[in-house]
Amino acid sequence: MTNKELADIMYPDVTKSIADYEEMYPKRDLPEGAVVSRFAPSPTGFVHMGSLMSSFIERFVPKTTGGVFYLRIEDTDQKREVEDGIKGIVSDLDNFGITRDEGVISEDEEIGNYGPYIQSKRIEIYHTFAKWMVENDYAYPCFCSAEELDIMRKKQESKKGRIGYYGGWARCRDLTNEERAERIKRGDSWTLRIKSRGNENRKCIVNDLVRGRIEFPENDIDHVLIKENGIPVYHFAHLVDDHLMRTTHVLRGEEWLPSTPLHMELFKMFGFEQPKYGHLGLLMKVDEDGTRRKLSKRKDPEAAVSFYHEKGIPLMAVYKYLLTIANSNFEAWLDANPDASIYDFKFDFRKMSASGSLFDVEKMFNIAKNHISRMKASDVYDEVLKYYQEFDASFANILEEYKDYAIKVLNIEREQKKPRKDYACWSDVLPQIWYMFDELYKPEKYEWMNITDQDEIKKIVKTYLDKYYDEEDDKDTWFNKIKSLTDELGYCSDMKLYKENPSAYKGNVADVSTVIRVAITSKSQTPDLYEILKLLGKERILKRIEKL
RNA sequence: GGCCCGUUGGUGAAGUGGUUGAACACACAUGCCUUUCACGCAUGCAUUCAUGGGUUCAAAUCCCGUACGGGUCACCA
Repeated sequence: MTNKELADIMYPDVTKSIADYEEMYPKRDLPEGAVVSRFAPSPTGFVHMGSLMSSFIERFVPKTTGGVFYLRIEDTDQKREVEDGIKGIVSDLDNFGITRDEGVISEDEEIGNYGPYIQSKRIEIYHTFAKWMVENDYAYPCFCSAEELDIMRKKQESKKGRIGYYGGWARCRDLTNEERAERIKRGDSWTLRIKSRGNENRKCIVNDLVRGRIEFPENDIDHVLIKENGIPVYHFAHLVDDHLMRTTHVLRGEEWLPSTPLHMELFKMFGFEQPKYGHLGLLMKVDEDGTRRKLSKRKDPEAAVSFYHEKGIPLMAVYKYLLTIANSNFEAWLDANPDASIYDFKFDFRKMSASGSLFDVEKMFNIAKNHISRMKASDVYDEVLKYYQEFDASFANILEEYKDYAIKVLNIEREQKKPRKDYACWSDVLPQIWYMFDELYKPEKYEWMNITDQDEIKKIVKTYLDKYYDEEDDKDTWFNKIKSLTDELGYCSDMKLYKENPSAYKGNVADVSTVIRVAITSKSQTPDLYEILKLLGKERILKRIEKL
């Protein structure tokens, strides 16, 4: 019996040929250097920071090279599948700003000419390719049961041999086509295995984008390509999909590195052009006991997408952080081009760290602070408003009602050469500016510092209002008046003099300004007091003093 | 256990045989500036690049062994 006849028995429903698919999914017409990449998760739960990081890079590189990024769903393992898995992936990607040029864009929609992009809808295509392999003696049906394979593995272990279905262990490899056809007709269940041509003693060279040249022994194991239920395993789906979808760069976690020789053998059998491979290091985290481990969504809140969303960390700041740990020269680039779009940065795989980076929230906050400090007040306002509309509607209403005033408040010590860096995320905003709004100004506690005596406080505030306060003063005049007030009441207005002999004075100008600061805002720490007084205005200041 | 990858300070890292007395950034510490806090500025923080050996006039950089960490060896991805 010929291979062709056997193939017809194994895949009687296949009507198309590989050539048909080649025609349906032609080579992409893209500019030189354009990268086609993809994010290909299985719907087994929500996306965590590690895969989010890869999805970001997989999205970033096509975007900066004029290529294509698509989302493919690898739902070939029905056992691990989770309800609403696709929905979760889509919403995580959307929340994270990972847009797609092609592929799955919502729970039941996809775009692009290279679909379907959900593997469970591509079974016919896989079978066409599988049939071709049987016809050309590159694959064969295997009738070994799970129990038999288990026994085989145990034997191999006890003999301390290499584990796997290869060489003399590959029993079904040597069946005749007649025997195969016979058993299939009889209704025996079977899987499809690659008939590997590899030799363990020969080298297989993987030129990894991140790690460079790596040597492996060639694959000589007859891996299962198609499961008993007719659904392909990852390795086979990778071959078919990434070829047909014309992927140029396969970026994936380093856990795939060891199976790359198998993938290369498959591409070689078909004579397909090999995509470039880049195996990314995993994000790590240090535990209290000092050991490193993979970031976990369950244990590490900062690993969940919702964390950024709920904290209100600007997406662009998260991107900047991801780029600084992804590409070692990004930080220097950003420093030299602080106002450039990150998409002008040239990503270099060789600048990626091969070992997993540690996820450092502190560093990310720092980047976010820098990022926010460079934003215009009106842009900050828009973002802040959007954030509080979702998380604190009453504050959002106030922001809307007093829009112009709110922008001025957000502009304190902003839009200057050395802007203030006090917001790492939007949820930092309310706790730092609530006292600027009368609706929210209900101080429970005044944070008096060095001067706590009520009579003294009254005296300072009263003298200031009666003798020195003038709404029209400019900053220098204002501060000179504070100094005069300080001297009049027996404090020291010159910090140098004060430090030389602190005991000679009741206190210093800092103590006096703190009293005024707390009297007006109830807080001991605020941005520039002059600007705050200016914004609040006379009426409000008087009211607050009265209340006090 | 086999195969593969990795190991530079608290963190991310620069570095591919000699202007590296090991950049830079975060964190930390101290000081300065200063109306508070921040910002900013200055200084400090690895006698040393996991470790042992080798090659070399010269090694974090090349080679070998060891240790440690990670991945993988499924009809999971």
